[in-house]
Amino acid sequence: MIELSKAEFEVLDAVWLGYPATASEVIARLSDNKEWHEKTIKTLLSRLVKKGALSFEKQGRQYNYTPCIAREEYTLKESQSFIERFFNGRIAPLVSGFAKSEQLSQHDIDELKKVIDDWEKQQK
Amino acid sequence: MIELSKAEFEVLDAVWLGYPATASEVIARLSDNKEWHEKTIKTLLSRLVKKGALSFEKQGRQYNYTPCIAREEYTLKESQSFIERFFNGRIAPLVSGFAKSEQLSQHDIDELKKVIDDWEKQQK
DNA sequence: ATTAATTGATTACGCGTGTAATCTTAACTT
DNA sequence: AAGTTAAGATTACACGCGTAATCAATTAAT
Repeated sequence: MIELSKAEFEVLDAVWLGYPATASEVIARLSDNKEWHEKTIKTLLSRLVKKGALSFEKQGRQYNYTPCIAREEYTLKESQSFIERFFNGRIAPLVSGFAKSEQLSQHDIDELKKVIDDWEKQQK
Repeated sequence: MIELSKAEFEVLDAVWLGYPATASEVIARLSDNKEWHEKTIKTLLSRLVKKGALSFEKQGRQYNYTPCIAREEYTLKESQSFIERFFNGRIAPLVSGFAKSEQLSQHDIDELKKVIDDWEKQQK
């Protein structure tokens, strides 16, 4: 699995918002939330390319970046390893922890029910 | 929040198995699964103390280590920040990702249903 | 009482990460 | 055509982490 740092993931996330994307576009997208220097973001883009998370095509003197992996795929892998490390690979204890500490809203519960529902239909 | 590295967490996890615990006990507990050198584990214990995750009392020339935080508390915080980073703070998409990729067993589903059930009773 | 052993403390060291600054070169400007 | 930008490449640097080895001191053994 490609291992990304927190900062690298945030940059990749900005690319996932719409791609191909130039560095300037990524920088613009991130400028709302983060106080990152332009140079910092470019460094992170380079590291993402080096790690095989982004590919690019030259377009004049700019690069057009495209993710090499889907967000769902990446987050699934991360979720798996997270749940493995903290909950022995089982997902219910995580949800249960949220429930116990009142982190769940009715909306969350409804969504979870739907997920379960869909899963059961799938099994049928 | 106390920030622990992966290795630090694994050592703390071994302390949670039963405490107070001496370094030797922790080393023994970890020896089954990990190939860590004794010195490495002691370094990690020290770092956990420095970070405020473990406290200790001298007992002869050994230390008796005790966690300063509960496992549930720590994993909940970690879960929150994980879900925040990857799923905008919502838990259903995580579960949904597992479902879609066939990572869920009937057992998991049953557990999740129970969590939901308990939550709803709580609300009543 | 010395010596040996064991425990925690201190030091080590290369790699990844966050955070940029500087360098180089290709593309606009005039 | 020459100068000026601006984009990416390269370099920088301190700190955390994984992974121990060495140092110091106190207890246990003889």
